[in-house]
Amino acid sequence: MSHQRPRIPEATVARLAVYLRVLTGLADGGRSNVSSGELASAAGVNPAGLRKDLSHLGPCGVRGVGYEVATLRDRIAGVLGVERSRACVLVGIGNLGAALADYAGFGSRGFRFIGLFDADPARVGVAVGGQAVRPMEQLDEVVAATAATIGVIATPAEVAQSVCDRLTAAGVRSILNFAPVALSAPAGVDVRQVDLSVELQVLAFLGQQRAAAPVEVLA
Amino acid sequence: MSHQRPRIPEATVARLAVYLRVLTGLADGGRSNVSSGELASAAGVNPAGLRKDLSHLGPCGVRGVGYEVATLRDRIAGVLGVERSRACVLVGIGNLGAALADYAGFGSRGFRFIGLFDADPARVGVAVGGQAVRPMEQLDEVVAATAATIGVIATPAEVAQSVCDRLTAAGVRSILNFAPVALSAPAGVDVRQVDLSVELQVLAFLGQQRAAAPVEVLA
DNA sequence: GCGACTTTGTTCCTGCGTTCACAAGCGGTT
DNA sequence: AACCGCTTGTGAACGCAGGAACAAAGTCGC
Ligand SMILES: NC(=O)c1ccc[n+]([C@@H]2O[C@H](COP(=O)([O-])OP(=O)(O)OC[C@H]3O[C@@H](n4cnc5c(N)ncnc54)[C@H](O)[C@@H]3O)[C@@H](O)[C@H]2O)c1
Ligand SMILES: NC(=O)c1ccc[n+]([C@@H]2O[C@H](COP(=O)([O-])OP(=O)(O)OC[C@H]3O[C@@H](n4cnc5c(N)ncnc54)[C@H](O)[C@@H]3O)[C@@H](O)[C@H]2O)c1
Repeated sequence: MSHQRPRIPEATVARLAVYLRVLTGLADGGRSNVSSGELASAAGVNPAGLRKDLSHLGPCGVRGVGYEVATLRDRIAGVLGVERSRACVLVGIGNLGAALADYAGFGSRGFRFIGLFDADPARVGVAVGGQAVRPMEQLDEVVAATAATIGVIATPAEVAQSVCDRLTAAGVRSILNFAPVALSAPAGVDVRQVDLSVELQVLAFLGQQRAAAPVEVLA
Repeated sequence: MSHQRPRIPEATVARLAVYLRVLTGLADGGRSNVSSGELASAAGVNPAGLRKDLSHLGPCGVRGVGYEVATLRDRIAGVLGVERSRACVLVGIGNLGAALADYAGFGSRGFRFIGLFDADPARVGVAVGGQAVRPMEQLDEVVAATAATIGVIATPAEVAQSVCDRLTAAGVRSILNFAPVALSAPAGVDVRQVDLSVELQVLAFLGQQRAAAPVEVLA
């Protein structure tokens, strides 16, 4: 029944997640319709780009009217696979890891942390975000028992690669890495990197560039 | 004297920050030379792309030999403006904000948090990462006194836009936003969004897509 | 019932980023 | 001193994302 394998671009997928969040908020607010312009404004993107993104899902709006909020929300949720909750494991319950474990926003988007792991015996057993931190020895069995496919790494950079190896060996297929190192994982495993220092440095560079070129347009 | 306005692409700037981190590590390890292949491998990018990125800085390698670690590091640091430390303010010292304030990795890359702000009286005065949390009323004077140009928002989404308005009014020109909302800022102010839920959802989608298409290549 | 307006979906195009591939240049070697 | 291998730097082709403009289509008003 593979009548279509649309191959949605990754940049579009990221924006779909944003649209989904906006639509959920609109639905909670009682709205039933939105136009592409309004939705694009709320999502911070161009209206034409938004319509192009939505065109990957097939026609889901009504010309002259706009989009039905609940319908579009469910359609995007279906494509993104949000209807089913995803089991995740989090390794490294330090400052950042504890904040992530305690964050309610993931659960409301279908992500459950079903295991928090740390190598420090002083942290094991401590309750964070409603569950106890587990020792690393339990990683394999928890991943196997819960079929967790997403792993989050919030350990120091020096050990991130070894943690990545353990996660992939345990069966994790997707990894979100906060440690400032490039991880190498076997084929078939997706790794996404979040590097906050890089974000700050890009901002600093743009600001410095802006300051160095005060001459803008002179009509 | 505008003989060149190199206009380095933003994607390249982000990678330059990664190269800088790798080079710093190599220099600390005593290495004096690297080839583009080795550096690209450590940074997780394509060697040809790395050389193209570096070409924006002018010739800085030796053919047949490679790049001198210290020289290249200083060159990139100069372009990125890392030699001068950047003053930043952080608003919203909750779970995530406290982790950011306590993170040593920013300081070593030239970013100093010179003000931590929160609206909750219970949090004001508490020491986080070596300094006391300030009330929001002090925002304008601290920004003015320290000429901070970068603001980080780690507040709930509902108030992020108002915090953004206050920051820009105080003189902040660059904003890093962790709240899951699209911010609108006046022209001349750069806003970068970090949305961790979106990262997880992209990972989940890729994983689901991979699972739905197990047929890969059959040579 | 018909026309006009509104908004979607699509198409074209421009620009950017990425990749491959090759020539130029330097060091080491004989 | 000349040759050879190695690595950089750059030029060209490719694919992709983003933006503007246009046609299709449905609704509202008369
Ligand atoms: N805190 C931030 O705001 C921030 C910002 C950007 C990047 N990061 C990165 O995120 C990562 C975590 O930062 P943090 O501030 O939470 O550090 P942290 O030191 O507070 O926490 C690290 C945790 O990892 C645990 N750990 C160490 N080795 C381990 C191992 N082999 N297996 C499992 N757990 C192990 C430690 O016990 C500790 O609890 C670091 O790589 C850091 O560079 C953090
Ligand atoms: N914690 C995470 O791991 C995580 C992950 C993804 C996104 N986020 C986002 O980051 C933001 C912060 O998350 P958190 O977990 O730290 O929340 P939190 O509730 O722990 O902290 C929010 C802080 O902001 C302060 N605050 C509230 N209103 C304010 C205002 N008007 N001015 C100044 N400060 C104000 C609160 O007093 C509190 O200290 C949220 O928008 C959240 O969606 C957090």
